[in-house]
Amino acid sequence: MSDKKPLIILTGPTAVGKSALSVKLAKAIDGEIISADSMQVYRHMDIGSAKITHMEMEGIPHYLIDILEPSDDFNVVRFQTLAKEAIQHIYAKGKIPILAGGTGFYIQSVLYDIDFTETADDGPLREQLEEFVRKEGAEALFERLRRIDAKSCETLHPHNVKRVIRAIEFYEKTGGKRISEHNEREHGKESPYCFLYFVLHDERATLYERINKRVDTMLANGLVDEVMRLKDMGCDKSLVSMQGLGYKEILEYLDGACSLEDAVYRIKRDTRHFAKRQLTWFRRERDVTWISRQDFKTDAQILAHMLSLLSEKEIM
RNA sequence: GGAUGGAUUCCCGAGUGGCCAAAGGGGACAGACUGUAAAUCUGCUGCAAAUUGCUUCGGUGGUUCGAAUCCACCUCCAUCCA
Repeated sequence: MSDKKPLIILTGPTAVGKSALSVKLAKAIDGEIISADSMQVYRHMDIGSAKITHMEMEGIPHYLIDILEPSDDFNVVRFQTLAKEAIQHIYAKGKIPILAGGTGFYIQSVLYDIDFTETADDGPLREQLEEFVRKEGAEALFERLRRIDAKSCETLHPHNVKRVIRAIEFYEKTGGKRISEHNEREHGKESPYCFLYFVLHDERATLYERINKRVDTMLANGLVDEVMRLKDMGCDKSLVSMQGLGYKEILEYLDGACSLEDAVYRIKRDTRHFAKRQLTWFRRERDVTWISRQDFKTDAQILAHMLSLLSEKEIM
């Protein structure tokens, strides 16, 4: 028996059916759920984020859902802090935390307790760098990075401006430390938890079909109205929350930039792309337990399988 | 029945005698990712025994050293005239 505390992760690409399964799992093992989702944290964003409803929670406590206003910023660090608090809270109740959601990066930040504290808040520096890119171009920015952190330049692509900015920012904010070195150090970290990392997946064609259908359902359920309300609240594309799939596209439609048909087409396509990226992420994660939907007839069978793996690992 | 325009690789679409396996875009597929991650970025896309060979640009035949590009006929589509 490990002296590490237990942590269960249940993830997978969007629309595989994580939420329903996570509730079943929580009920089976007396666990509580922490959402690892970058969009469900926001209030007033229910339809487009496919947020679990109060009914669907079936009495299982859920953390990190509906805790922010759409105008609030959210990022990994904030997620990590809140998730860790939630985990402690759940332990204190003598229950098992289940991290459920599709944001791989967020999961990683908690699972391996990645250190983000070295850098302070964003400040005028980021704007300065963004301005520099606008004037001098991405390549010039990349050259600036090369002068202070050549190693980062080996892995970063010059066009990936956000990352290049972050790398420079890191150097400046930490008084000369290189993000490439930081990354290397954090990379091999061992998890402080006794965990099982489930990745639920399905055949690509099936998954894509589910995605397409789910988008249609969102529309039928009033996605356009939801976005209209957000727009009335003053939300615009500059917000982190409005970068969510389904929101940015409908916003464009409401602004008259495209037809509804076109917006819907793009939501579906981009959601499929997103699912693919999630899969790529999970494939790269170590110590992952893949659960293939095709191998089981029902969620109950999947649950039974998960439970047996959990007891094998003495998590419960 | 007549006139004109068109048919290009999964899709859209450029190419009008060699530098064309064929621009560009989309999709598909693959990958990166350590403070915006539902974001951001990259690669790849005819086949193969793969620094070369083979098949491909509606069909068939022809001109030419050489054709997706020129000619003839045919098929289909679009518009117009009857």
